[in-house]
Amino acid sequence: MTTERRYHHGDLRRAVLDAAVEVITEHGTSGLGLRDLARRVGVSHAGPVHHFKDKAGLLTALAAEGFTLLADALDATVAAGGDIVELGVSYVRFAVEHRAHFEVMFRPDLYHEDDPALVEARARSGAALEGGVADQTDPESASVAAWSLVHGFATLWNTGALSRADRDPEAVVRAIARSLFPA
Amino acid sequence: MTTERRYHHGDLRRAVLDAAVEVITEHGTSGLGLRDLARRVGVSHAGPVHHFKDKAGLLTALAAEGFTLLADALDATVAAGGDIVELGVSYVRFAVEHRAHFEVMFRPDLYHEDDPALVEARARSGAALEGGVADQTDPESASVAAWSLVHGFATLWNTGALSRADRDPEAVVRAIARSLFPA
DNA sequence: TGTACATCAGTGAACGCGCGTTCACTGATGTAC
DNA sequence: TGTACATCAGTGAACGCGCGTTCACTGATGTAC
Repeated sequence: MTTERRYHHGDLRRAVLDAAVEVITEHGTSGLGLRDLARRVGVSHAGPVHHFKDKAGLLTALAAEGFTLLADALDATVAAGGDIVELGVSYVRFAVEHRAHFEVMFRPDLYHEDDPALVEARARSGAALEGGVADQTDPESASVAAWSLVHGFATLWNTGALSRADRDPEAVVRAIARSLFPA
Repeated sequence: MTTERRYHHGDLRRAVLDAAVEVITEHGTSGLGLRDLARRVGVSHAGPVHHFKDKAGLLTALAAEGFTLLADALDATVAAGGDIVELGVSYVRFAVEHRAHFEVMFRPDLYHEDDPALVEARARSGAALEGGVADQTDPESASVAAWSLVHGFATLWNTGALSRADRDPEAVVRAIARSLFPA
């Protein structure tokens, strides 16, 4: 565990993002601070600023990364022939596995909503969702219904509102979605 | 607009809660502070402490109030003979009309989760939800399904993720819920 | 292979701020007799 | 009806803290010739 501190960090940007994910996963977004992250990463407190401009900039980057990861996951599910139910399962899996990203993505008060990279990434996820429900009879309202269902499930699960009682979230949501969207 | 400042405020507790709702509705929970609320209410900065003990105490009170209001709304719907769909509509109406309460209720990292008043109020809403789905064939998974659906819809709506395009949220969610839970 | 130079990445000192919390206090209120 | 006293509600000064942001800087890196 050599904490050798070279001048150039190597990949400070990545390291700060990772640290942010860790902090948010453990303590939520409330206590998040640039100085604290710098400390965790072993860099001067002004280091992160160089990469993200400001605190909201960091969260913008995190949200954008989240939307990209989500879009990737959804695209992969669709490409593998997954139907609307599996698309939903994929959404929930993302939310549970990337709790910090997911939380930030839907707290637009925390970041720069008009950042181009963010806007593009968000559009990508939106498109992936739309694409995945295109085969439904009423795609438009099916997408709102499915999105609401899985988003609500994921949120409730992540906040601990649903009793997790020895069950796997993906299995639970799959069963529910299957009953609402019969094949 | 006489800001006469008597020593005894009258109902400082209520005033602080109302101010908190206003701030959260406008700026989210991030910027909320006890001192700022005291300022808004026209009272010394230590005034609110007297009623809520600390910042988390204030948010605990707000969350408890939210759960109580929600339980009242759900109970009323059930009492009026509303089915699972109308129960969901009622949930969404609450979330949209009491955005600030709703937001805090599901951010348990912000308050004292073991506060007795809070625990009781939350249990009341839970019971109201359960009661409203008791007539379903599989009440347990129906409740998770319905809760997820309306919670997700409300959250997405409130964060502005759903295009609100000239439609009334209650009507939208009613249509969706009706198609997933046919009468 | 060596050198000059531009660019990039991180430093550390300094700024000012608003915050939460504690504390001994005093003004106001209500109750008992 | 009046007075004494306990209780409650809000005050204001003080504490120490961590934060975000700005700034001129220097160390490290890479590229051109």
